[in-house]
Amino acid sequence: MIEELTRGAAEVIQAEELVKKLGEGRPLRVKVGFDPTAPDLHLGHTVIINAMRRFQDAGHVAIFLIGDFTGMIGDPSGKSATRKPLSEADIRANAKTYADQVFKILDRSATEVRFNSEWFGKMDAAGMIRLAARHTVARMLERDDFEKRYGSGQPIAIHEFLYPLVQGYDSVALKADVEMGGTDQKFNLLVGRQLQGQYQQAPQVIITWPLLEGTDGVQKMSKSLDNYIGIAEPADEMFGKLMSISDELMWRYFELLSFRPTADIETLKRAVEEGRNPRDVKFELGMEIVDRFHGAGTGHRARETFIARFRQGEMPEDMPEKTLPAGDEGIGIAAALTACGLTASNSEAFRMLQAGAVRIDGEKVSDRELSLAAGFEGVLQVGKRRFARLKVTGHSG
RNA sequence: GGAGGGGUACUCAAGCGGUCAACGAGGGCAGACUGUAAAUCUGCUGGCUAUGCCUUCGCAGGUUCGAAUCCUGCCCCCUCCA
Repeated sequence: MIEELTRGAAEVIQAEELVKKLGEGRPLRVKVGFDPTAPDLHLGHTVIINAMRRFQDAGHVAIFLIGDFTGMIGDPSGKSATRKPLSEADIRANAKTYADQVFKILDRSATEVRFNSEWFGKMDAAGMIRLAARHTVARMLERDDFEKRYGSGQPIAIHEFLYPLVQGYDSVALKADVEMGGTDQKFNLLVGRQLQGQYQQAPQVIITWPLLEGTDGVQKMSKSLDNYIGIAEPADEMFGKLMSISDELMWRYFELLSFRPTADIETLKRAVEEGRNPRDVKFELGMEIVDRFHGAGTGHRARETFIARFRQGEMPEDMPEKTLPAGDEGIGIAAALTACGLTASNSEAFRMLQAGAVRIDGEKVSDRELSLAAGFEGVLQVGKRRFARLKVTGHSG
């Protein structure tokens, strides 16, 4: 039980407490805080959401906490860059976007969506000071980045000390039994645990989750590194990206992204060791995840498309179509590729031609002087993935 | 306020008067091999009306036949001293 709930987790504080709480036979309140700024989720973000779902499936309540009040402070974790405060309308809009995405995984009926302005909006200065009285500077300075900055004479603004307190107080207000977060949140989560003690509550169990590696298998998944798989991506795209991860990384994804029981995954692993093609196991992973975000059955379709296109070398069903007018001499191949958006510039088009990456209707083309006459109709291709259907008309005007 | 060091293409980083569209590494793209894998090997990695031309080395000027390289001013970053 606890093994499934914490599969792939970085750390559980304290595991015995969790066992005890689970043994009480009541629904536990499992809190996860979300920042209201970045509502575009990718698979990396879903690791924690999946964990919430596993708790729900075991009969517990997931609390989806939106830190609208906290957003005004700015989490000092990581960078020193100050965050812009968000308007209330922005926050509502982001929250809705969040919910739409998140309920593809979570069970709506077992989820509480809360905003921490609920209680902090009402708290006055005296209340805030009383809250601040519950924690000491020495303990705050235990935190890595505070310690470093303090030690090296870098400024630490007072409000940065308040952030962990505020986040911790959320746990008090919500009477959380468990709080989960990324490994970078460990300190903040611990403050919540400690504060609950101050308010005569049983301290929450903390479960931290690792950052998921991106498709490159090395760096954490992030949009800016372009190694991400967005949960709103089209099914075929999502499936294709999943197929391109390394065999090793596939197991990591199974662990953190799949809802298959651990025993099943072990069975698959053994099968591969005994000679089953890892590709086919990767198909299983791809289908499960595509189904989750696009609906049952879509994963199967994505797999069929994938096989047709890449194993059997067929052209994709739909591709951008373009009609271009020809000059007297027709239209140059390079210009055509660029006009279709297959290459960024004519220079790049020439490079692709030279590299042997260009095909017309499946036939390799390398003649940079080639021109397409009026009346031409066919499929242009650059590399394995870029296609466009082109029609060349006669003189324009 | 004083003294030094530095800003080069997506990133890191050479170059310090011509042979520089600019070494090298990473990343990216493409080719081979495959399972669209991964690993490996190879090529490419400013633009154009294309064997030539145009624009790029923090910004603006200047010296010179010729500047990323020298000079002047400005902006920004880092280190040390006060």
